[in-house]
Amino acid sequence: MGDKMTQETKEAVEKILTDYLERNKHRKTSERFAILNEIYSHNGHFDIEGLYVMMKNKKYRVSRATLYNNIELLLEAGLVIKHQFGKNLAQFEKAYKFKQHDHLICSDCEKVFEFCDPRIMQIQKMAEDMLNFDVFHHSLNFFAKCRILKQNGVCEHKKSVVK
Amino acid sequence: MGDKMTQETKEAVEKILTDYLERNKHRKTSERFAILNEIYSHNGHFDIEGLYVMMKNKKYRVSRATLYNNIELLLEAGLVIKHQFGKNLAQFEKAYKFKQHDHLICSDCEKVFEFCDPRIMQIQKMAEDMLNFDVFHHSLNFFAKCRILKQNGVCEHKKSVVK
DNA sequence: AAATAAAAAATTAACGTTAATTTTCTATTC
DNA sequence: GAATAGAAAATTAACGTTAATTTTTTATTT
Repeated sequence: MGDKMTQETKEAVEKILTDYLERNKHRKTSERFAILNEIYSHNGHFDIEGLYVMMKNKKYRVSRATLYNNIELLLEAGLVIKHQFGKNLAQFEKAYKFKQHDHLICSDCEKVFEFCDPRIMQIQKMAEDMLNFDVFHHSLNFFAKCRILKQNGVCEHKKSVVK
Repeated sequence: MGDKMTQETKEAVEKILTDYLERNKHRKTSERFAILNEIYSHNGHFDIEGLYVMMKNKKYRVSRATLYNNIELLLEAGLVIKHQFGKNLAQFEKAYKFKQHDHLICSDCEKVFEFCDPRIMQIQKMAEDMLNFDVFHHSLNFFAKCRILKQNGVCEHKKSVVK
C-alpha cells in the first residue's frame, strides 16, 4: 500500500497546494500538508476512515472532521478526485498527473475497473455548447454483470484494477 | 407537481412490478403498489424525505424504512433510477418509458440539466467488450460552471430542466 | 516578543441512510 | 375460516458525513 512518491511529485503537489492557499487567502497549516503527503504516498482508491487509520498509525494527530474539511479543499484545488460508486461511502484518489479515466463496477463483487475513451470529451464539448456551461469535472460509471459469472456461476476477475 | 399518469402507464408499471414480485417470490403488499403509484404520479427528481412527506399528506401510513427498502426493490425491478449528484442525498426518478438521458449540474446553484448523446452507448459497448461485462446501468454527470455567470456575475438559467 | 483577531482544528450534535430487531401482516395449510 | 410460518413493515440503533460550536493555532499588530 504505502508507496513512496518521487521527490518531484511531492514538490509539485505541495507547490499547487501552496499556490491555492495563497490565492484564496487560506492558512498553510501543518495538517494540510500532512494530509496531502499521506494521500500522495498511497496508490488506488481510499475512503476517509482508511485515511484516518493510516494517519493514526503514523505519528499524526488529526481528527476526522479535519480530514473531511481538507479533502474538500484538496478537491477544490484539483489535487484529489471524489467518487460515489453507488454505495453510500465516498471514495477518493489523487488527481495530479493521473490521466483521465472512468469506471466500471461489478455489481456482484463491487470490484472497480478503469478504462479510457476519448469520446467522452466529445460528449462533454457537446453538452457545454448546448447548455452554455464550462465543465470542470465529470463522472462516468458503468454498473455491470460479469459475463464469466453468468456462464460459470463464479465471480473471479483476477485482473481487477482497483480496490 | 402531482401529475396524473395515464391509465396505460399505471397498468403497465403495475404489471412490471407484479411480474417482478412473482418471479422473485416476493409478496404483493399494498405499500409496494402505493409507493409505485405515488412515484409515477410525480414528475422530475425526488428524494426519500420528499416522497415520505407527499405520502403522509395523503391517506397513506408508511414509514421511511419501508420507502428505503422498497425503492431498492423498484430499482432492481428497473422501475426507478437513482442519482447521486455530488451531494450526499440520493435523488430518484421514474424509469418506465423515459428515454435515456444524462445530467449536467451547475456548481453554483445546483440546478440539474438533462441532455442526450448516443455516443455514450458506443463507449459502453467498448467497455463491455474490453472488460467482458454486461452493463445494465450507467451514470454520467458533468459538473460545470455557467458561462453567463462568469461574464455577468449572476447565475440565472431560467431554462432549468429539473429541480 | 506579547496581545489580538481571525481562521482552522477538534469536539459535539444533526442529518440521510443502512442495518438489526421487533411487530404486524400475508398467504398457505389444515 | 383458524392456525401457523415466513415475509415485510415499523421501530430502533448504527454508520458515514455534514453542520454547529468550542478550543486551539496562526499570523499580524503593537
